[in-house]
Amino acid sequence: MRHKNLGKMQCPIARSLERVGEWWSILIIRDALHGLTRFDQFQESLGIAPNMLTRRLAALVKAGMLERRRYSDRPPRYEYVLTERGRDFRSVIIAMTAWGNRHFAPEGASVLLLNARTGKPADPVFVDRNSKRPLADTEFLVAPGPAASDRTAAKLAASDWGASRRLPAARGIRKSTA
Amino acid sequence: MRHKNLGKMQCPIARSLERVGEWWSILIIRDALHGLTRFDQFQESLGIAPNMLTRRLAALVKAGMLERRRYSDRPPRYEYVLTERGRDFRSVIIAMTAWGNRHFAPEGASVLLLNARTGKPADPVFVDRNSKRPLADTEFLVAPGPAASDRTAAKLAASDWGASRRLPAARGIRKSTA
DNA sequence: CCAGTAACTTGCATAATGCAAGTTACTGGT
DNA sequence: ACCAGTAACTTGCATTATGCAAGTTACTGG
Repeated sequence: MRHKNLGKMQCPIARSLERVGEWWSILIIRDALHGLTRFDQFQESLGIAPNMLTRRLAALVKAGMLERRRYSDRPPRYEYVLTERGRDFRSVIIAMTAWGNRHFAPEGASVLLLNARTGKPADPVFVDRNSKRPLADTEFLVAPGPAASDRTAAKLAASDWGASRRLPAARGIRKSTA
Repeated sequence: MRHKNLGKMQCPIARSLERVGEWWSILIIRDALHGLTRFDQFQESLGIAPNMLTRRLAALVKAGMLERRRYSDRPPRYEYVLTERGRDFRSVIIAMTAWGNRHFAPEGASVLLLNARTGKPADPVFVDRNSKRPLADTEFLVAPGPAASDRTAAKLAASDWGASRRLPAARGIRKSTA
């Protein structure tokens, strides 16, 4: 079934899901970040059906997440290595790992992120690169960006994320269509 | 089709995907974080078929992401509000937003995260809460946690994320099964 | 030269999804 | 009291994706 629009949506989340929203995609990227590159490594790790894996890998290559690279000529063999875009996805993986550990690991975490120097578990929090302030603070809010359509702007105008005051940078709202 | 195991996996990512891995789930949570609570608000915002929305909302309630709460007795009407767990998912949404903006917004961002004081766009990066160091540094690595099985530990032992040295905290590897 | 294996691809039954239409239970106007 | 309008779902059916088993191609090792 046509998986609905998504690609045409303006939302960065929707566009992200276009690329990695399929069931296995995120787990494949997780494994790729863990250093796996070969078809059979992924298959072994995930217990995924080979045809599914073929499709998902092809989709990830098409989405620019992985690069398919020949590592043997006779027989032709390929490996799948993360692109810059794929490696950049690491922050999403970190966020999901932290969230998963907080909420779905009653028996204790089975995957930790460690600080290699201290050997202590790292506790990942988002900060603004410039102000260094944690994004959990109420002083952050979403706003329509320069490329926002009227509809997107109208939706975000009603947003609840942070304060919903009007801000200098939060322009683009012209009329309410939603 | 039974969407494979996932729940039985130890990986926090897999467990997270169990709850929010369905196509629409993340977009619904995004909208909930934007302040939407009613069935028809979600439907309007997403353009989702009502039966799909019914299922996804029910699944999210069951997963403990949303709470279904009656706001009218005659006629019985319900609204869906985020639980603590659902609100905590915000960091994942932030990560995806940032990643999506970086890679799939050639015409410029349409959704921004703003610092409400300066009015400037925020650039979210992960840091370790304790050391305050960005997690992009090579000094961070994944390791099996206290609850890791042999198989999980073996997989992570070969990991490539950071250095793959053995660390005091990274115990649990007894034999290699993978 | 033949068995064994890595790395896929193909086919088919089955299960999930999207859409349109139907249902239930009000509210508001006359 | 009656009828249109609307919110919030649910049902049914055609379409599409998934998982599994089996097949294919191309080596390698003895």
